[in-house]
Amino acid sequence: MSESPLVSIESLPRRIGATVRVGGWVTHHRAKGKLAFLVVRDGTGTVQCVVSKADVGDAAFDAASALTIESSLVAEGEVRADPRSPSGVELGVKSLRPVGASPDYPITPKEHGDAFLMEHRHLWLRSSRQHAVLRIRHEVERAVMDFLHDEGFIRFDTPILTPCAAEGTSNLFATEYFDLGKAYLAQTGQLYVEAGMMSLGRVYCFGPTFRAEKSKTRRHLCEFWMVEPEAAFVDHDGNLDLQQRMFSFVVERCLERRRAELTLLERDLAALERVKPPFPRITYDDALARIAAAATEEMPALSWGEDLGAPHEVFLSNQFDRPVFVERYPAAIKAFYMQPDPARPEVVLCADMLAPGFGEIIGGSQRIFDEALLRRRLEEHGLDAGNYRWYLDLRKYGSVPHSGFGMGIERAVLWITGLSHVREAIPFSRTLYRIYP
RNA sequence: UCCCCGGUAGCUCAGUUGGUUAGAGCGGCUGACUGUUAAUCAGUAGGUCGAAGGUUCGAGUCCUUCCCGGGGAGCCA
Repeated sequence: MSESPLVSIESLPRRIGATVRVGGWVTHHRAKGKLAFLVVRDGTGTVQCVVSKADVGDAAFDAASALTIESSLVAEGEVRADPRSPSGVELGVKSLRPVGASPDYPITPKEHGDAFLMEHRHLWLRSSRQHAVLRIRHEVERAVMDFLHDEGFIRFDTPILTPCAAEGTSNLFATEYFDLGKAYLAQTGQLYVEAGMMSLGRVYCFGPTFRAEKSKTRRHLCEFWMVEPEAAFVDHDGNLDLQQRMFSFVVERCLERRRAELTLLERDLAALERVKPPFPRITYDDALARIAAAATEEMPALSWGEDLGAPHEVFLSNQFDRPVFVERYPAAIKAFYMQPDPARPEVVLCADMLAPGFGEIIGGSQRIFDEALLRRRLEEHGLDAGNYRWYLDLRKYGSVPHSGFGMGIERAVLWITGLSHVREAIPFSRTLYRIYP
């Protein structure tokens, strides 16, 4: 049985009548007296393998009947068309070789609680829903990189170990760095990507970022993946245009290539099909007015200068049928590096992209051009300019107008798949009270 | 850090006003069955009721403290 190569289950509908070998794991197991049904997954798809005692003999039939959930096997048989099969085919087994046993597999076809499933995340990954989510995550990541590549962006990998806080001193994971004191896990690659932009024009980083926030919500992870493009000679309007085209491209790609997975997850495809530019834009001031008009106890009205909370973002995002930009926030509640609006210096040229029913997926801004203003902002934010010498150099030597943004991969995957929690959008999530497995 | 909810069989849960020997479904195991789709049927094993202390004739149930988990807020992507 070791001579002919294995074929993918995905390819079986094109091989009706052929005798093939497949290898994989048993996902469902139904044995009758002289007939056994084994549903086998190989990563590309699933197929029902039909084992008949008359065809394979007593010993092989008993071995097949004894296979438990998630045991692995190699099966050889004939691909048969069958109208009862979801894929249209099944495998009439001629011989079968168990590979790895699977006694007491803890995850059953019945319901389980979140805590139990997260405790068994390494096994939960094998279930059909997780399988679909991870394939969509892959498609999102690949689509992002394809889009940016086609737009002339160079991938620019930024450091994960950094010497100081990029945006603030709290919320950082610290570690010892030889004799040089503390190092911190990056909570953004943005400042470094600005240096890359000055060299390559259009760059992006794509990697894990770390936030030691004590957040316990369905939107937060302590370790998450973010893509952060940065482009020279792009202003605020150009920045928003890039964002809406990128997100639309990603969603369209998922609809095109992962429709089966989205359907399995019961995602409302019409909501995804509406994701096309241009996205509506409202200002922070507009947002406050809309909130005031609909204020409730859970979503209190805000006075100018207060930041939007999660309930406000959900409310605003639900006012539109596609993602919406909320732009021009007060400078005081935003990061130090954001460019003031020349027409109104108390607000900055930034925007958050809120996805319907969810909230922020992208945050971005035009960056400060002028070295003196940047230095002043560092002081106002209580940051030590000495730690930012290299960042100030970027303005000292050939500063250009530039903009960038960060998109959270898990949040994008969550919204596209319709999941309820970001921890399912990454293979192994890192949350406040769980680091196992 | 704050607020809310939960912890009973491997899993998901029920357990009345405090009352005798703690229950169900699923899963496991044994057996039957040649077309099953979460197969069905019969039988069977399986419990430190999160922990400690307290009240009581009597605690899964009431009280106190602690531990663990879930959701939300703040903060953020």
